[in-house]
Amino acid sequence: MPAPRPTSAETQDALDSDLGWTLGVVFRAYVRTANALVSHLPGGPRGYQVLAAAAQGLPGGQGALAQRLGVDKTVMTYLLDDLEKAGLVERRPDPADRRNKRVVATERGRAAWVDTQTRLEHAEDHVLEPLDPADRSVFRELLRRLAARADSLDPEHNTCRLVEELAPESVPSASAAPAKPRRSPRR
Amino acid sequence: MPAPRPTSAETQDALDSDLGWTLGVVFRAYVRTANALVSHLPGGPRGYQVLAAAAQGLPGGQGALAQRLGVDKTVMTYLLDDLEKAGLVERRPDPADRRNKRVVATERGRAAWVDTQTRLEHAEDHVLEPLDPADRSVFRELLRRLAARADSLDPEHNTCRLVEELAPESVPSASAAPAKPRRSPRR
DNA sequence: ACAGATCGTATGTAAAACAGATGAATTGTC
DNA sequence: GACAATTCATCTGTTTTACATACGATCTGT
Repeated sequence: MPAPRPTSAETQDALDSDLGWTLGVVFRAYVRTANALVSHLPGGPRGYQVLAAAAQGLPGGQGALAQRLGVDKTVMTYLLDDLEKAGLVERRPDPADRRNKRVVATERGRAAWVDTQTRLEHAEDHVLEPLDPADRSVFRELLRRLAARADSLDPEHNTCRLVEELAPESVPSASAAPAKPRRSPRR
Repeated sequence: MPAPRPTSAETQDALDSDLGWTLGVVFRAYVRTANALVSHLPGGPRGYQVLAAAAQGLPGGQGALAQRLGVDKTVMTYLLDDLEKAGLVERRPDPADRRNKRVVATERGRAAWVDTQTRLEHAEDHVLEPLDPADRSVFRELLRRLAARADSLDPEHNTCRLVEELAPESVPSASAAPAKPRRSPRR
């Protein structure tokens, strides 16, 4: 499990060099850069995803869009509020089913999308910078293979099997507090 | 920017194949598995990190520990409360400086640590499964190189330079709402 | 000995996610 | 054609989480 903010290099004392931590460092580095690059549009990263989906004109109402992006439908509501207020997308009642609201990108929305897209490509190059072109291709390919299979263990399927394989049982009194009120009962 | 829950393979319509998304998929796959494997101990992933730090007996009070792990000191307080309640660690007043409280792992804490550690190694293997041994080594090495340099662009340093290089300016009314109350001002 | 700083803790506040209820609109069945 | 049931987006309320601030205890300097 990688540390959220390892801060300095000497943090890698003992439990570094493992996959999880290294993966986390690289991922967070990218996320940090990418976040900065999309911070100018409302909703940040998620706003960008919604914008991208709208600009590509993919079908379905905003509910389907929310499910696809993995955000709650209530979140999608005010996410679209902000994007619409910024003039990047529009809610347009579906003529076929008037309770559906199609999300379409405005002219400015599409422009902002392609602009941000190219910036994100630069961010990728920035993260991959320490690798020469050949190694970059290798890394991308290996990562692609991993991702392809990671998708299949996405839900509870294999994860649960793995968990029960390596079941806990060992730490005793931890299970003595199944309900977990993060904070002690408030005075 | 990767989608939180891409759900199915057909999500990779157009903005897939980019580094960020792929990286996110793999990372989340690992995090999901790892989370499940450490869910039995209080505090989850962060509880494990604290436990690991305590078991390795690294110096400094709980404040320094909080800073190292990147969590707030107030969070560290009730994080240790739970771990202590579970009998995994102990708060022990530092004889040299009695306002400092050293965090030491109990016998059971150390046992739980090594146990969890081996489980996490299995989780790594699980994620890397689709790669044959040779490719795994290559991947680990490339990732290590990326992480080494990613650390240096960790703070605002290069990130900011990159941002100002590729400054926004393009999306107009987005800057009209600099303060961002995620939800409209609550009636 | 006293002022100031530091450590851990307690408390309050704000932001975000989630769950349920509501209103508009569609579908089906009779 | 009318009515129940369903679905979509929205609204409201609750819970969780992080953060910021204040406090008591302790140490360090002069």
